[in-house]
Amino acid sequence: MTKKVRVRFAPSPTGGLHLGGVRTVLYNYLFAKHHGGEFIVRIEDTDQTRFVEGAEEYIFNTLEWCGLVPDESPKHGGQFAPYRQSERKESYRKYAEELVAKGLAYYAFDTAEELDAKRKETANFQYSHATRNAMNNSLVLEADETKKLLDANTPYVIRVKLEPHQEIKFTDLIRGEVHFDTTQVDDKVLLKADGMPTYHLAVVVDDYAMQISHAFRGEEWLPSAPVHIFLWDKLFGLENMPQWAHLPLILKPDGNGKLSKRDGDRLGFPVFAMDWKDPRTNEQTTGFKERGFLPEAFINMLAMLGWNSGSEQEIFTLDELIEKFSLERVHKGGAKFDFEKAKWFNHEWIKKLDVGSLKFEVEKLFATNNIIVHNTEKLDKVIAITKDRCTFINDFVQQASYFFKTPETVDIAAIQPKWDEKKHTFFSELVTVWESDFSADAMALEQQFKALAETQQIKAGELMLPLRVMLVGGKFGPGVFDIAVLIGKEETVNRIKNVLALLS
RNA sequence: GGAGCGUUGGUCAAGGGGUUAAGACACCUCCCUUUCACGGAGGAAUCACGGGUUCGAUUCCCGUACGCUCUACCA
Repeated sequence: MTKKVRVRFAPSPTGGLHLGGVRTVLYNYLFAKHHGGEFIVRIEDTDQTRFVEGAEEYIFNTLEWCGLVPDESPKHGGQFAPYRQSERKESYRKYAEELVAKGLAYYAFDTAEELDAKRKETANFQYSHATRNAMNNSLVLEADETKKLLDANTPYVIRVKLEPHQEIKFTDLIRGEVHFDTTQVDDKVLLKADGMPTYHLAVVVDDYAMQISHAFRGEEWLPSAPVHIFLWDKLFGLENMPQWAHLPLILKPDGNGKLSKRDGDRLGFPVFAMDWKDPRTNEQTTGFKERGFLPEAFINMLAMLGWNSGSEQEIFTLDELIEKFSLERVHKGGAKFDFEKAKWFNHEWIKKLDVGSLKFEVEKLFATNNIIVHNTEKLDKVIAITKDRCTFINDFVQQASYFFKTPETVDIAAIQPKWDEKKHTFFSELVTVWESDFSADAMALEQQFKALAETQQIKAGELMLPLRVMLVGGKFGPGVFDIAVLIGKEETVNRIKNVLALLS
């Protein structure tokens, strides 16, 4: 019988959630939902020195924006609560002690200074089978000496004791069988001097306690996997261990290496999912959301960075991703992040979504940009004819604001060089014509326009750009006559008059 | 230094013993559009290198190179 699928995303609340983190959540979520399982969020806050105010809340806000709702978490509750490791502190110690009792771990009294000195003295120093006998721990101390130190509340940590020349192997769902020789693995700290577990102990204990069936994490964890396997073996039995999958890394676009927030700042694109303000430095970092990304596009783009369905389809809804996702099709190698492609996904999604789905976001955007919309039916039409030319939600400001207010600046330079008296006369006449007879039909307006051009013996083509600039303010936007219809007679006429005045 | 992992066009990538080595992004050319986009057509790779195995290797095996990750009482 196979276990019920239960996966977990286990972030540390230390700052904004970056691309790689969100993708890890996504793959967890997709896998869980594909298999009808549960998606758990566990907060790994065992390092009190790195705790950052607001970071946990930020994580949940990000998940909500992305539409990746946990089944269990400190926020959503669940039968395995608490879901914050700091609140589970008491549960870890006994396992560490159990290992000590079995001779598989030991107390170490070395101070930070002593360890530093050791590292300086010997290059590539590792606390391991090769060196532990020269250190200050319960392996070299007499039993009563150890007891004395313990009784005197001497600070200590508990370290795993790995015997050399043992092979540890496991099957990674993405990479296949992975082997390690314990000779190369160091005696990792399991329990810190403050009584908190390190990641190594905490993942194992909590994954067991929370009945996690599959554990996915970034590739950077692969080298410490043998410690986790060892712990599982000795504490809970390999048969209960979750299946592992180590995800490929997301790399910086230029050069090599893991993508970092710094790269985004340097290259001009977001790395965090949403805006993040570091409470310690007050440094503000822009996120994909605020940059104008749709969550659908963000998720879609992330899913394709390291995975593909095997077909030519690239645009997927969350439901489609859930249906198609499989670990077998996740790449082994890291992927360089390409912001151009990310933009393409967003553009595709804006085109794909109907007006109703876009409207709320556009309204919010307009509100913050002081664009007043009186007529929501008009807004619908405006969104419909402009959305194809918006890559970001924020582009609607530039692409659509002139429908609701007179352009503040007009690109006079675009028409001035070829401007002459004849054109001036034409537009003056046009104003007169439209003032008396302005149709709500773009075709009709165009016909009037062309007829007038003909009687004045000017090529209509030479007049199109000036008209556009008069109405729009610049050289962009949908068909001019469609625009004229939407802004209406009064605005159309006034804008022409205004620019005419500017030109003379 | 050590260990682990990885390597198909600039980027994401399909494919996987015999193929004209898909597709997308970006880029360039052209068409459409009297704006800007959308859309359409076209353009680039002998699959890191060297050895095997094989009638045949980009695909399998072994090396090498290169890259990345880890090597904290951080995760």
